[in-house]
Amino acid sequence: MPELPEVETVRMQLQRKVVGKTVADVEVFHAKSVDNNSNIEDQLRGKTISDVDRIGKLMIFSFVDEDDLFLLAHLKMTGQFFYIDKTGKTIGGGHSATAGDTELPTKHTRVTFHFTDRTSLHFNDMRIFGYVKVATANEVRTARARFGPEPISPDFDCSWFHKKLNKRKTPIKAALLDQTFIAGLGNIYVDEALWRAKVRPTRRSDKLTKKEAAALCAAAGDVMNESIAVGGTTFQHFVDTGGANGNFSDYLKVFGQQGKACERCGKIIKKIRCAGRGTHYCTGCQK
DNA sequence: GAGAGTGTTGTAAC
DNA sequence: GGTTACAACACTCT
Repeated sequence: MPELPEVETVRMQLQRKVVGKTVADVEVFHAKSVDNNSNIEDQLRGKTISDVDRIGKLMIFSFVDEDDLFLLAHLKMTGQFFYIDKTGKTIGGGHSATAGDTELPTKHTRVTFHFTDRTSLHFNDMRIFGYVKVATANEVRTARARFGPEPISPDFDCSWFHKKLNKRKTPIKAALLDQTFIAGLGNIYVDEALWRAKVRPTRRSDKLTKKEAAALCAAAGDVMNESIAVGGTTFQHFVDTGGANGNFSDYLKVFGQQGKACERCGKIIKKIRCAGRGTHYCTGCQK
């Protein structure tokens, strides 16, 4: 479920909580979640976390005095981190309600990191698409190279963006979801950014005007920055399966709003399938 | 209770 | 090479 704003929120929380902690032990409940690495315990035991970085939706842990040892973490659709301090209090890597009321590890806990100060970090992942895996410096370089620039980066270049779009014949939605082109947008925020920019998801990328590209560029950055500011809204939707309450529904203008009236023009929001994904747009003001 | 749908992405196939 | 379709998996909703 997480997109860049959620991953960034989690990263900031982890940065505060686990940097400086030394790994005492690693418990693996599901081998696939560590990429079938059978000795992740031995590789990480005694290592002290020095930083938590991020590229796109991929988190990168580095360790003190280790140039060639990293831990990559990808949440994919359902991954979550939960940090437990000495008192057993849960500090959610997203939302405390999921595990806060339950003893960790839960049945969805795939990996637990125990630190020497008796705190711990749990990696939960219902669908087992996500992973935490040990990587070399070279693997980290390769991983970083796969990502395009992020719309929230201060030096994101809108004219470069427009030029690149001109070479693509896919629906604009597919282009925006391509992490090697621009990093960080997922299905929800793509729909939201397109609504803000008044561009239909199905429009061919190379048919966008310079003005539309600029609007989209700004919309993508805004939508993500605003979401980071409120701590990653989509987490709430996932946790609160009731769905329609909380600030989540207030925030989203089109995603999941099919059948409702567009807040900008009053026309009906439609849901279609585009780029293989559920796609929402306003039939009135998105051209 | 069966079947479709789900916010990701690497890979295989066209 | 550019694009699309699908698989990986477990759960919820219809």
